Amino acid sequence: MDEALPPMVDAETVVSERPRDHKAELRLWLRLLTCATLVEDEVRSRLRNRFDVTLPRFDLMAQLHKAPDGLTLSQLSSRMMVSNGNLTALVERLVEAGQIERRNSGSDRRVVNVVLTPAGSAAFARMASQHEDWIAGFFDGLDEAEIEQLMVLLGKLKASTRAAIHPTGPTP
Amino acid sequence: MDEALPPMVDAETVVSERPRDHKAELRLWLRLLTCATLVEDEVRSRLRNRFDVTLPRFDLMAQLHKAPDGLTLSQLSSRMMVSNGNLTALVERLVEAGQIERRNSGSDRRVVNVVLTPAGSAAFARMASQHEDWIAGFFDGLDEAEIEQLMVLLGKLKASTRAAIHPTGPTP
DNA sequence: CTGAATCATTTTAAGCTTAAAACAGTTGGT
DNA sequence: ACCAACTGTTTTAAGCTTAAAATGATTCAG
Repeated sequence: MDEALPPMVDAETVVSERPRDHKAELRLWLRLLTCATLVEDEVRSRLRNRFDVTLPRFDLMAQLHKAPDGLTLSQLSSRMMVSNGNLTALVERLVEAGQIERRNSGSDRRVVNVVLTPAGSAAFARMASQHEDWIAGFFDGLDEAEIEQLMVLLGKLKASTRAAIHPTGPTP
Repeated sequence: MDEALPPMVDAETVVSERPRDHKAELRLWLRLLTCATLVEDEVRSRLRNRFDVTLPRFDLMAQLHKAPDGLTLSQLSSRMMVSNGNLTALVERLVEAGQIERRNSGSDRRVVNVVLTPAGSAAFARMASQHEDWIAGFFDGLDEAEIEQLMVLLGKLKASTRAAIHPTGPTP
């Protein structure tokens, strides 16, 4: 059918005049998701098999490790990008396991602070070192420059996505 | 202790002699995960609010859309990268909703084939078009060249990760 | 000081997810 | 034909996840 079009319009123009499809972006998104899933699933599996710990628990402990003075549940849910209600049970299980400790805030009785116990801190240090090596292994096919390029491009994507999600209305 | 070392060794050398840390890879992984989570959570939320459908259901329908002749449960679980047992309930709910149909394979009585119903196909087409626009919106801050670069770099990462996960032992 | 709005957390209901075990059907070697 | 190994699916138990509603605590304008 397209062969019958007058040859005045070249392929370039046809493309630019279409309502515009976004197949390239879609394929890129699927590839990004594939990479994330591959790595995440393998990390989950290794954490379970070698340390008998789940990925969400590891993530929570990682956040506490980065914040030695502890975090509130709200801070945790925001940094882990999970819902608030999620944390109640997760924290409960880690407390039972002796890895973390709940502390009531002195000033605000609504607030619950959470801190790693010494045992939790030691357990996390052991796991984190392995974890870092695993990640390095997954990225082994990329050289330093490529890692840097990816870092920059994903930085742009992060900003672009945030902008699309939280549109700043025109300030009148 | 290290301060007692003779000053023959400069910082550069010290770095290269360390067991090697992999902070750059780790930070890149966290950034990649952040991007994936940002996009995925927003897509999940829009699918729920605008089409009253969950992301896993959308994903399953997308796979069936790409395979008009239908897929077995094993094919689905492998393409969606989720566990086998996961699909049983997911398929059941979509069948109840009239979006898909189960068909027993003629040749192998173990196999269950799944196909979109006409209603499911129409519903998916409606959603997919919006979905594609949402994704394009998230990538709006990147130009064509950057999208292409990301595609290439993530292709490398995918290959590298697969290699790390399924090591091909030395063939003796 | 009081009540409305806000905030931090918990609860609830539904659904998703996995790993591992169980089941059922098929295949290949003898 | 037989049985062992394998394959495709389902079941089970435990845990994760979300959205939405509920609870309890704080803040602040009036």
